[in-house]
Amino acid sequence: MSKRRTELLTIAANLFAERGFANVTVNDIGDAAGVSGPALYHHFEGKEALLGEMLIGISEYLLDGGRKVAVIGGDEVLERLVDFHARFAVDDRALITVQFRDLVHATERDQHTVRTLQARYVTLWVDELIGEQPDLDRRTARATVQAIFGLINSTPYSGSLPRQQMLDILTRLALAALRSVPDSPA
Amino acid sequence: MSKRRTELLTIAANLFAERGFANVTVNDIGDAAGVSGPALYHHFEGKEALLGEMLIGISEYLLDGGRKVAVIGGDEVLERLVDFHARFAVDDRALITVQFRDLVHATERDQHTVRTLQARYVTLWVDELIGEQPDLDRRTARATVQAIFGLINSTPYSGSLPRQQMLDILTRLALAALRSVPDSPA
DNA sequence: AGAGTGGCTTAGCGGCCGCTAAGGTTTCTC
DNA sequence: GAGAAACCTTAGCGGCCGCTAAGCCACTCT
Repeated sequence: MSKRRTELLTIAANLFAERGFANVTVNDIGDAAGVSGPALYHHFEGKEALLGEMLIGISEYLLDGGRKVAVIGGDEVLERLVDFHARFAVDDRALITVQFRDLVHATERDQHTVRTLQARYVTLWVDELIGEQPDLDRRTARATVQAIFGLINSTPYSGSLPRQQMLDILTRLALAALRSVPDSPA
Repeated sequence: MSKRRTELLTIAANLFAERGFANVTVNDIGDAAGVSGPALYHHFEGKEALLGEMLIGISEYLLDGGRKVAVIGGDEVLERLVDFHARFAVDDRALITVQFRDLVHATERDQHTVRTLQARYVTLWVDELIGEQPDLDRRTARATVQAIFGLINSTPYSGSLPRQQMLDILTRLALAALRSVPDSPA
């Protein structure tokens, strides 16, 4: 991937996060990049394609990272998954925002790709959680993992605490929730 | 508020949740309501105004509900706040989605109103949390509350478990997280 | 020097969609 | 039954914005 492309992706991500995909024009992106609107079409097929690439990139990053953590194994995989995800949420708030808010503006095809990748990522977490708590039924585990993602992905709405402190809070909350024991094993 | 208005608001909310504000036309809303596009303008000033009313309504509902819980007092206020919020998240997933995703499409004025109401709601929670854990500093408490909201508001992404089971999971996770004790009282 | 290439420019088309205009029909009141 | 009011209709304007067309400039390589 060319340097210019990633540069444009970053610029666009920040604009999308701030104003929403639909409220950002290709001219806006161009302006922010120091070029003019249609210059974008020398790097991407269009505005939607750019968004798709961005969203797929995020999902792949998370899935790859999660797999790397899982493959190492050990008895603290969940801790390391939480840590990995929390770092992403803290360091790339703009991407979190776009992923959650603007997926609906991607093409059907890209949406499908993203959802498939996300589903794999969720499954990865679910497997680890069930590995730790074998009594958990699978659907409860899925809902739990989604809830934990919601928790960690709250960074765009939190004020700006020092980075390390934010990480500490998020990992503590997430692990406390993950380790809470169900009343009745459903 | 006229019956028709609330009806239209509900219909629009579901459409917005499914496809996103920007991907829903006034004709779509009309069609779904059994009338035709511009009929909308006899009830609302426009598409943006409709959205604004919807979002402000949500924020007011939450703030009012939270206040009612808090004013009762007792030693289980946090439990009841969690329960109240979780019920909303489970029963009105469409509204949750719209609130998070389409706020950016409301007018500046409406966005400001919504954010003010939301800030008050957060403060209400923060006060209760600090009441229970006086050692918590205020900014940590705010980040915690935002994280809990993220956790509970994950319902749109969770599959559909039985309602009561979903409520059980969310309240358990939320309370476990809320009651986890910070390593070092910052 | 000349050719190719990568990256940019401006001008402008075309489609979509929010919204308005102008008027019809039903319902209610007296 | 007349008048008003509530609610709806269709036709169509106007603006915005993604995208294309056509061509300029700078740099590299032979």
